[in-house]
Amino acid sequence: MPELPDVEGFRRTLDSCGRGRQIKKVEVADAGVLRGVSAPRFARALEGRRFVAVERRGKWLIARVEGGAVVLLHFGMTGQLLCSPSTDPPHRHDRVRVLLDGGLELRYRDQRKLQGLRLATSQAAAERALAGQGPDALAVGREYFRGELGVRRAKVKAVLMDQSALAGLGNLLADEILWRAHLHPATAANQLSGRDVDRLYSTMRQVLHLSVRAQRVPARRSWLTGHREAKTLQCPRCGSSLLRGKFAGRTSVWCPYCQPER
DNA sequence: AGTAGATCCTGGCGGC
DNA sequence: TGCCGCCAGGATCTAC
Repeated sequence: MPELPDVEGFRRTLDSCGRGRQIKKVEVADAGVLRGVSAPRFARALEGRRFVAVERRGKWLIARVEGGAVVLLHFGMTGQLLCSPSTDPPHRHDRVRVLLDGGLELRYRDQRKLQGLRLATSQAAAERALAGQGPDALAVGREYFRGELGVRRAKVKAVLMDQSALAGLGNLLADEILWRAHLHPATAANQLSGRDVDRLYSTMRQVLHLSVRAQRVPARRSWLTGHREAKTLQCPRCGSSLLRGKFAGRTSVWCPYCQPER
């Protein structure tokens, strides 16, 4: 689930629910989601303090806490961040609960625990932890995008999903963007023409803006995403049968007519 | 440099 | 109904 648009939604949740409120208590139901930090140390760093700022970079959510600590959240494939009244019964996948002043709590809910929460003790440490992340896909300029794709021989889909090149795009977004830009996912990035790259860039921005507004990749009929789970896969644009295959280890869906191989 | 494969986890689904 | 393998919108590491 969580790609850039979803995480942007979680950022808003944390910002509106948590920022400025004092953290009363941190309850770790499953320490398996804490990375590089014990539950007691994690709780100690947060309790009694406030979240002072909330940012996002790619698929990472970054929450600054009074006193200099920074919480880094990644949602893997199944993670979510929710804001609920403390009286709501916990869900069995609520791994960490952050009880706030005023009766609300933040919940890190995750079925698969493929990623999790990290604690950086300073701004500098947080920067180091995110050093491998490229610029956010929404913040990246056309020139940078051209440069990055121009030098890569890998498949364009692999480059779009490479978080060190461009942070925030996942499998669904990559498929959607390539479908709308009429590009086959296995095309070598450096084989794309200047026009292709420009179209890809504009398409990426459009898809991201629409998705951020919906806080997810919208599964509408007019979007490729709305069709990938159907039994008979049909291109919403031309009606051709969609193809399904693996690139860069991930399932891809594409239209052989709209996105011819070259 | 690029990619396939295994790995970290859990759960839903289809097939037998 | 039960068991099994496969699959899932992520990321990292190893081996070619």
